[in-house]
Amino acid sequence: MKSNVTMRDIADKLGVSSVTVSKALNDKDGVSDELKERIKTLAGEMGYRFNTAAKSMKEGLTYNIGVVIPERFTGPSQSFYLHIYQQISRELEQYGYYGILHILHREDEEQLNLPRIYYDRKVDGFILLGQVSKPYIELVQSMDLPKMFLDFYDEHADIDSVVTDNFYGAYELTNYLIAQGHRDIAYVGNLYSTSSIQDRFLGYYKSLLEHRLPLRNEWVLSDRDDEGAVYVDVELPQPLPTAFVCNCDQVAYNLVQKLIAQGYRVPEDCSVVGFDNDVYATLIVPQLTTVGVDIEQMARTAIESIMKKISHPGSRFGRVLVQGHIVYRDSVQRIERP
Amino acid sequence: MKSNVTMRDIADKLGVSSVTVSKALNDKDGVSDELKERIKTLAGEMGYRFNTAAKSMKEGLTYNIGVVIPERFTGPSQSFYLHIYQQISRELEQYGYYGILHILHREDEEQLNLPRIYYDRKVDGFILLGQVSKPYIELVQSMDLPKMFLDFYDEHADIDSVVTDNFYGAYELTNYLIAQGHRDIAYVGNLYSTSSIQDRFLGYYKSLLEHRLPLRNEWVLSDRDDEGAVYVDVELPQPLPTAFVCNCDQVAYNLVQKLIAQGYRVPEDCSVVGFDNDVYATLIVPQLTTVGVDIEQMARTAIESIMKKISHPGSRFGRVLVQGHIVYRDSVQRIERP
DNA sequence: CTGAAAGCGCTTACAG
DNA sequence: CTGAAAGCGCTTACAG
Repeated sequence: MKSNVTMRDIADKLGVSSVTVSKALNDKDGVSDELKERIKTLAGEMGYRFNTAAKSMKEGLTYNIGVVIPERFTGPSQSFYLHIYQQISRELEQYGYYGILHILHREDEEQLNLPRIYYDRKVDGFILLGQVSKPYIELVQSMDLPKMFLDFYDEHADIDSVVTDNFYGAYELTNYLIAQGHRDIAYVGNLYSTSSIQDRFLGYYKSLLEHRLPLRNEWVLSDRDDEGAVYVDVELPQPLPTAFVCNCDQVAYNLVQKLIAQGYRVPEDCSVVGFDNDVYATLIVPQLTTVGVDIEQMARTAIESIMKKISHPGSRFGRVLVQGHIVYRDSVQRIERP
Repeated sequence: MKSNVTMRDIADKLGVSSVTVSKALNDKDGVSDELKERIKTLAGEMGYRFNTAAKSMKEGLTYNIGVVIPERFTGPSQSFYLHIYQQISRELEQYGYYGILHILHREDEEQLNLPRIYYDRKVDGFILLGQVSKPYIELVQSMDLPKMFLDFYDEHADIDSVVTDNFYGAYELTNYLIAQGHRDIAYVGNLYSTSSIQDRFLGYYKSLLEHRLPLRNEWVLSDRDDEGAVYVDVELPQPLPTAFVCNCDQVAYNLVQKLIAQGYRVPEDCSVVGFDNDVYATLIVPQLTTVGVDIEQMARTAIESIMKKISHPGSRFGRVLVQGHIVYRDSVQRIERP
């Protein structure tokens, strides 16, 4: 296949102008159907490939969306955001867009360097996937490009976001535990690291409130540092509660292993639930009861929104919640009330 | 920040020409140091951002590399290739390039549709990450763009590739098992699905040959269909061998679960080794002895090669092998020879 | 050291 | 229905 065929080449062969070729290839009015067909056929035969760069320059659009993921969410054992990115790529296809992944390095986040894709005008908009520091959020706001937060939000930043309904998911999950007879329920997660962990905690707390169960400080267990990165070893409280609501499957996974290592049986001695329904939920015995995050819907909503922002600057969507659903597995045991 | 600042705007403010601005911003000769500084400073103040699209059109380069991954390697539980893609993105940074992910849908592979990024001239080269069908390989060859195969190869296709040294890795791993006293060693993998599985098998076989151990057909166990997609249940041979060489960690993981479910202890009754050192290797008790694939080195080599192909069309690299390394964990037991 | 001219490949008015 | 002209923002010779 020849690669350097232009509209002009096609036009010359047919003795028409390149304007006509452009119209024909873009299915615009102003060309007879017959000529249109001839042009399209010849374009195919000559191996014509559209030059997006030329269109880009003319229109000022790149047809790319930048997907920025902070480095700390991309370790070898973390694939959740990569899967979301993959789903974003798929969604973008329908719009003729492409997703460019940018891993935000720790240093760049600390030193407040915007992604290179911004300075290179490589993208028409940004999706920030995963919580970043407050100063970085402010920096991001200074970019005059459509942008969305995905899977986190910030109360103070006036940026549209798409998040799982963390609050409601954790609320329902805790309700379920209570319905199974549990009264002594701990929460595992650092309340000061991400909005997700905080909101899941509040959902848990709401459920306790509604059932008039006390919130016990010694049953709120931190699992990581404030940056949300390093997982710390969770200290088991004594006496043990009968159930743990973990802020994510990975932490639930670690907790179950720890419980088992200390001689407890799950769920017989102690029930554990997670959140996310990711790979960790099924790679352990017992498999975890958890909240399934609707990755497809999140990607779809984020892309729909950012596309509207590109075509209609100034569109606002606020904070959009995407419902998850409880996945019932084997890590919860019904207990009889004394 | 204003987004529509051009070189011309900067030039006008300074009373110079846009050529001079271009030279200054690109650090080319032909501008006095003093003027260069003034231009750079003003560019910063005015929030100038480079317009890659214009450069692209002028040079005919997109500064993008397409990374094509067949859909069947991207399921929710498969993150290996996504991590490689991520590493590719990082490597590309140094070259001022970006990686565009394209998931190759099943239908497009079957109906022999080239990725949209090709027709849109979105990329200067392709990395095909993960084995595709023979007809698709031929189709890919018809594209007149630099391309590399990553993590697989095809004997008949004359395309450069970067692969883990599967042969040598499996050979060493099998040697290790034999050194631990094992003589009855099975291999798990469909020999007709991918080049990796085949080569790993041959490494296993070479080790057997060298130690004058017979290759027993009933100990070569298929784990998937010929397309490499669907994992089938592995049938355990009776009597059980003392060790299994699995073609990847995921299959080893499944096998260990099956063995345990049937009442065997691993590694006491039976040793199991995997390949890849991915998330499956450590998410099970016992953790798996396996071959660690050097993702960084693979990405680095692939990117170096494709960059050379772009700057020097016609460069050839052949099949480049990247060495892995055995990771010793707890799934192998030394057995005493009778 | 500095700049006028031409061109990369397309699309958008506008004129016929 | 068809096309000549202008322009998107840059870079590459080339001339001064």
